[in-house]
Amino acid sequence: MREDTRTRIQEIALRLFTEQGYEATSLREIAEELGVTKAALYYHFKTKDDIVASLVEQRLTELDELLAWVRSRPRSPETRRELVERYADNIRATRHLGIARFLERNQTALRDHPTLIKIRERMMQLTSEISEPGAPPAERISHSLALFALHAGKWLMKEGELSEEEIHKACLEVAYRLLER
Amino acid sequence: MREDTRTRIQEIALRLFTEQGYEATSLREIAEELGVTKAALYYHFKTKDDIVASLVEQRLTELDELLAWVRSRPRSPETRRELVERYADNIRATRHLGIARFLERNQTALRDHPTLIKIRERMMQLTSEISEPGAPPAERISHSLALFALHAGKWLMKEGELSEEEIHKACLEVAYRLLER
DNA sequence: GTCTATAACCGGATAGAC
DNA sequence: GTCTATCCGGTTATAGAC
Repeated sequence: MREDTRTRIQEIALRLFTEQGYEATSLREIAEELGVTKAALYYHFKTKDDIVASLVEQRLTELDELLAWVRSRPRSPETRRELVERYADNIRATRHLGIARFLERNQTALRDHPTLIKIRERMMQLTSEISEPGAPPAERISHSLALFALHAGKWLMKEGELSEEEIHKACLEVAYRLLER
Repeated sequence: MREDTRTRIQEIALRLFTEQGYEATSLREIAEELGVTKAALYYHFKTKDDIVASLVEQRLTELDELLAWVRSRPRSPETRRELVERYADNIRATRHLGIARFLERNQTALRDHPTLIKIRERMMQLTSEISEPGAPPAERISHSLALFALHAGKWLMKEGELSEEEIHKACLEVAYRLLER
């Protein structure tokens, strides 16, 4: 059962943008791999930026939800642990794992993209919700780092002898520890 | 006392590459800001890549030295603590702080640059030296993360009410803690 | 929904004068 | 050491046929 063209464009773009970077990937490459011409892409997306927008809008929504959730709860150790858990599940879900990697690797190239600006903003807000406002600096950095530890495992353990699942559990363990104290 | 042109090109390029990204920065922009024409740059550097090479070669040397040092010592908790301390001092030295930020932000765009490939390689080797080969995954991730914690502080505490020095000390504290256990 | 053709432009890079 | 002038190729994007 054939996927529609729009979805296939998104898949190819996501892969190339992640592997080579946004700027280094031309619409011609995307079109070529899809087996159509460059011009055909313009039927589906207004601009190159628009392809990015379509990829990351869902991720923004998820972060908004996560942020709303954490704000609906008391600032407590339990909330923080559950936030880490939810965030870990979120970036693990197959659909968004690719998006997360794409975002990690194109921060600079897409620094002016409206949706990306909002996503960065939400991440900053999330890291501020994960600490007490008056906490000492080291504690705040430590807590914030907990979220990034969940991303770090994948590219730290690179050509690993470890399974996906082992890395995931190890990252969670490190993240929880960063929340203590 | 006027700096020589070569040095000024490096300064401007470093700033623009860091702010906008390597690909988004054209030689025309660099030349314009310097007050010369694009063609004039080619007297000082063979290619755009060459400007990058001139910026990062010193950093590669430093990492090589750090790696040689850590390998000359026993794999012990003391060595690891001192490595973290040395690494922290290294990325704090004003000359290289800018280079470190440039490297962080252009990983994807410069994924094929020979010097950058070597730098990544050294970082991986450094993270492998900082753990016992047989250590459990969570410990290895935790130790590796210690080095990255030193980078993280700066962009986590963004529009900070904290001084440079406070952030530095807080980052070190978090890094040391990541080495324990 | 996809095509061809093309506009309009900008990128890195080079040749050769001064 | 810097200039002008130019080449060549690639880029996004549009117009209009099918």
